Amino acid sequence: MVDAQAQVRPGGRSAKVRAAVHHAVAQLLAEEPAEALTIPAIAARAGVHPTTVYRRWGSAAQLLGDVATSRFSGDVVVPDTGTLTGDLERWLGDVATDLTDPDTLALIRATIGSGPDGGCACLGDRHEQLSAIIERERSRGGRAPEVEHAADFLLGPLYYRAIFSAQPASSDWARELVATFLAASEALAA
Amino acid sequence: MVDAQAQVRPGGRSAKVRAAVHHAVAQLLAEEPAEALTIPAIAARAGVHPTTVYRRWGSAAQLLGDVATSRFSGDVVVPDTGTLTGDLERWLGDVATDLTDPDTLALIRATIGSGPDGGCACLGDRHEQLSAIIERERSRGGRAPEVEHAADFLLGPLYYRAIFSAQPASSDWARELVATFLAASEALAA
DNA sequence: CCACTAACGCAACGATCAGTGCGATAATTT
DNA sequence: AAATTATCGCACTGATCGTTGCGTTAGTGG
Repeated sequence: MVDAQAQVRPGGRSAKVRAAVHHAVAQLLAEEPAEALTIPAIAARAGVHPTTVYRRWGSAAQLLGDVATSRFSGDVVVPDTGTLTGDLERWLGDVATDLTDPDTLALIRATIGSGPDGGCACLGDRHEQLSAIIERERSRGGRAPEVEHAADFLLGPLYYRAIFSAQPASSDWARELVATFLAASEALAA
Repeated sequence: MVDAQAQVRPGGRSAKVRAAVHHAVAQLLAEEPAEALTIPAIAARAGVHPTTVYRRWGSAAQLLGDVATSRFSGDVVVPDTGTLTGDLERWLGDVATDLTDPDTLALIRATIGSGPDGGCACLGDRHEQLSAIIERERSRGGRAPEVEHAADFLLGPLYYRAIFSAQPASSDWARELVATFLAASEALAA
């Protein structure tokens, strides 16, 4: 959304300001509670004038959405281990590891609280990544579950535990999740 | 937490104020974006002086947690249809129906964004309810899945879709979820 | 029925925030 | 290289927020 403006003139300065502001948001969320995430505080941390932030992003909610989408897009590489199980275990394990970081969780929480579209922004391109993994398995000739089902039973429990439950969602647990899901998927298909 | 004070003197007025403030929070969240949920605004809507809210709850985050816990506790009756499938379908369907309401979603989002404990507050006594359903099935002599697994694969996808994905989590879909989960659970146990 | 005290309303204060012209700077174009 | 224009910094304003001290109201117990 803001990229439309940034692409008009992406010369060094705008990009620097954008990076500094993004970094300041992540940094502040890691330290202070979410309600302390005010525009003047962000601007001060980023070494930028508050007016700049007001003009470029308008509100803290839009800024948070911008930070989340760029933070959660392209952050995890889609693996290619040769098997569906290996790909899913590797990928979901990486996603789970990312969700282990308290700072990452703070960003997700704040983004969700910023508006109705905050949750989607936190997913980034997770669904595209999952779809790519499943598509690759099909191109191998293997039988793979539906993307929607995989998202529901893999990403669902993972994000549920990370956000709602107090239980930590470790990388090992994510691998168990994949095993359980694939076994159930096989059993039901037969 | 605040109940400890309220129980000291729960005579009419305190309870009235508490109810009015809770109602005002839900009402404001349904209309304005979350960042407009300021103490003076809540107090004005509740017909109460801002000082009162500051003194009783301290911050908007604690107030939101209080509202969420009392909103999501005891709001769904644990059914007793005679079968595990029936109980789960009925119960998860009710939970899903509740999550269909945009105002409810707004409350959940804001509560999550208010702090690390916000997510747990939004669950209320869901896990206790689920545990009660499963315990009852076991007391009938039936074989029921683990509570943790049920929470992961039932509540997980449901809340994931409601908060992160843009897809609506309807009551019908919740019933399908129960069927899929129980079938997979049976297949893996055999 | 009366004393007691918790809870609330009121008024004021300092601090901070969101927003607005205007000039300066730097990237882009001709 | 010069003109152009998007972007940023600065100074200023109005509004709102969070907080505190004090008086008043209304439940609670003797």
